Amino acid sequence: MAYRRTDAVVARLNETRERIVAAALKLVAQHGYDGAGIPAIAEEAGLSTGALYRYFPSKADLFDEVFRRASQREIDVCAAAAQTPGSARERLARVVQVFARRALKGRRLAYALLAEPVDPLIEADRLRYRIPYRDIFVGIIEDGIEAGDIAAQDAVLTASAIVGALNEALIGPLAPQARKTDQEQLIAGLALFCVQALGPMPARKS
Amino acid sequence: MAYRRTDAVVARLNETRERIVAAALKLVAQHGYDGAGIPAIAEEAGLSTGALYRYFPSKADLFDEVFRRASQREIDVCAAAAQTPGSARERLARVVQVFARRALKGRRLAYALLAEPVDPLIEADRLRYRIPYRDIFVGIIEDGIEAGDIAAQDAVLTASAIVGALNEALIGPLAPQARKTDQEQLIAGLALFCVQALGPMPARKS
DNA sequence: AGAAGGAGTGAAATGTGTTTCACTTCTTAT
DNA sequence: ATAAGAAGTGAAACACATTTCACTCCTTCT
Repeated sequence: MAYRRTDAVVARLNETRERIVAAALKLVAQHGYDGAGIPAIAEEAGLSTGALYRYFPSKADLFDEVFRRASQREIDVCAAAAQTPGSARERLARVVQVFARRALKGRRLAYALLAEPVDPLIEADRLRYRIPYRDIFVGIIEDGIEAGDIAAQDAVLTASAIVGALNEALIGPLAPQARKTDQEQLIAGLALFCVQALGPMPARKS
Repeated sequence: MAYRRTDAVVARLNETRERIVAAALKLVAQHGYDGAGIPAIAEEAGLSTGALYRYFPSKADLFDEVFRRASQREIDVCAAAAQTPGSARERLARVVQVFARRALKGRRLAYALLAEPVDPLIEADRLRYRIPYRDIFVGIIEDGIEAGDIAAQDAVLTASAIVGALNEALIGPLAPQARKTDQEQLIAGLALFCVQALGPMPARKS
């Protein structure tokens, strides 16, 4: 034995791995999936295509991680917004606003994450990473039901519908060729839509 | 000149074209996009792959038509449901019920049309063919606003959100591996969600 | 310095569908 | 019957990412 993974080597390896993920994310955010082939990512990360395959066994695995990272950031922010004090309706509105505002700020990336036509392998990721959002809404809705602020209902159904509503309503405005609309009005409209969809405040049991 | 397109030939040509579209639709409905490659479609239609290219210049063109046909059928039914008499809220509920019930009946095809991960070229069709649905809802909402049954709002935004909500809420139950849920309850829940999302009946101007 | 083994290179192989095309078969009009 | 033109055949060509691999370059330890 003459070569061993010293801390320095491990550190450099980790750093390279990060560079790859960052490079992929950057290319997607800038040019969409067309600009994010393996050779382009490798070049952006400053290494050869072959070397990239020492870090990720396949493109699908790489994008799985890219998707997870990019989504996780957003999910964390939304989860935090869901944690703020207030009624379930207030919290729901806040999460919707945060989600929409951030999407509209990082348009190109949001479009890539939400809607851009993409390889089926990667598309599957998209479906997967909607679940955490749904679960955030499920939590809020169940809290609301328990508190008597929201009528009893299938929380998973309602939450799924809200996720879909957000995505679809944002796709148009996020599309690269969209002319810009009044973002604050859009955000407010979406929040109102979602809160109203929960139904009216149920009559309190006497 | 020795060969001319007689009526008989034209008829046969049209029929063959139909057979191709029908074959593609059948394969997609049965096995999803994996089972719908060009050679498979050609065989199902009873001709060679080469001949197929006399009818459609590319796979994308073929699927464009397949998508249009399949979608159009559903859109027509929904548009008819939107035309029925009643308040805007009643009509909206009816369209949602019709849409959801039909999707759940033709699960495999609905999944293919709404959600199955698919080639980007075809994915673009999916985005396009959501617009007619949106427009049906826009019509209903505008009627409701005009009649004073629904508060003034951005009808396009609300309609987009409803389309997204329907799609997303159905994706789970439509997924091939989903265990079946109570369909009528799902349909009723979705209709309620959408109607409530319109907001409460506005107070009449005195 | 030298040996051992991992990391990096990048041109070439691979895999997978779509698409083509030289040829055959069929239809029509004289 | 025959000629002309169109439709049909299907094996082969193509396109184009992804993925591999024989080789070189580094890093580490003795």
